[in-house]
Amino acid sequence: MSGKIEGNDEKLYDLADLFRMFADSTRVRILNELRKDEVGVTELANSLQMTTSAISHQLRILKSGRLVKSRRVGKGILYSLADDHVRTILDMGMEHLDEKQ
Amino acid sequence: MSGKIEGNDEKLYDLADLFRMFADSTRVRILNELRKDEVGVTELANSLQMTTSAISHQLRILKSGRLVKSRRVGKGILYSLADDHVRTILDMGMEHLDEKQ
DNA sequence: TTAACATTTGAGCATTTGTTCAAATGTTAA
DNA sequence: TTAACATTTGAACAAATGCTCAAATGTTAA
Repeated sequence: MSGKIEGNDEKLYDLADLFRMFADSTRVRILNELRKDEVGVTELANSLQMTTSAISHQLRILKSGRLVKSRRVGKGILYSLADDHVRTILDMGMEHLDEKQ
Repeated sequence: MSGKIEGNDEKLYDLADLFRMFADSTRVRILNELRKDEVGVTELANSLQMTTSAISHQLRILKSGRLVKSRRVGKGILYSLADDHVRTILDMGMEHLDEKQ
């Protein structure tokens, strides 16, 4: 069916790309905030004690990975989790950490 | 209970560290091979068409993250998944990829 | 239109990361 | 002990990454 040496690794590259989204503490902390609420950039920057620029750069990455979505409300832009998968993946990771002796 | 500004982000850093393990295609491909079988370094290198050195470096990282374990058998060293969590996390990621339109 | 607030953008920089290469270390069988 | 095989190690290098800073862009209200 698939090659003997190379294997059909196509999806594995996408998988690594997906996990790379969660592989930075700033992005994980942003996702963790969005888990509770729809939040704007300035508020995120305050919560995480970082510049809006740094937050915005990471939100752009998260959005490109379709992990968050956004909508404009007045002057600001509110970000939220794109879907429940994101929540589930975070939970899975947490469980793994908890279940280690 | 927890700080108002900083939040209790301790575990979130560990979470990012965990996901970072899965954030490289070589490591994901290695884990995918180990999912099927207990495998040696040379065989992994052949399967993935990479040098044993490159594989060994990545196995060291995976082992430091307690994602794989190893045992010596004769001249070689066989690697395998440390526990079922690893399998589950890979599956979760795959599901997420599949369930996208 | 202006001023104030909110977010984004892009260049620059330091840090981290993954691979290569050559050499070292382990293990077994002759 | 030697030769052959298997794996690891560490330095070096290029590529990727995340943050800062300054400037640009959007949006609203005066």
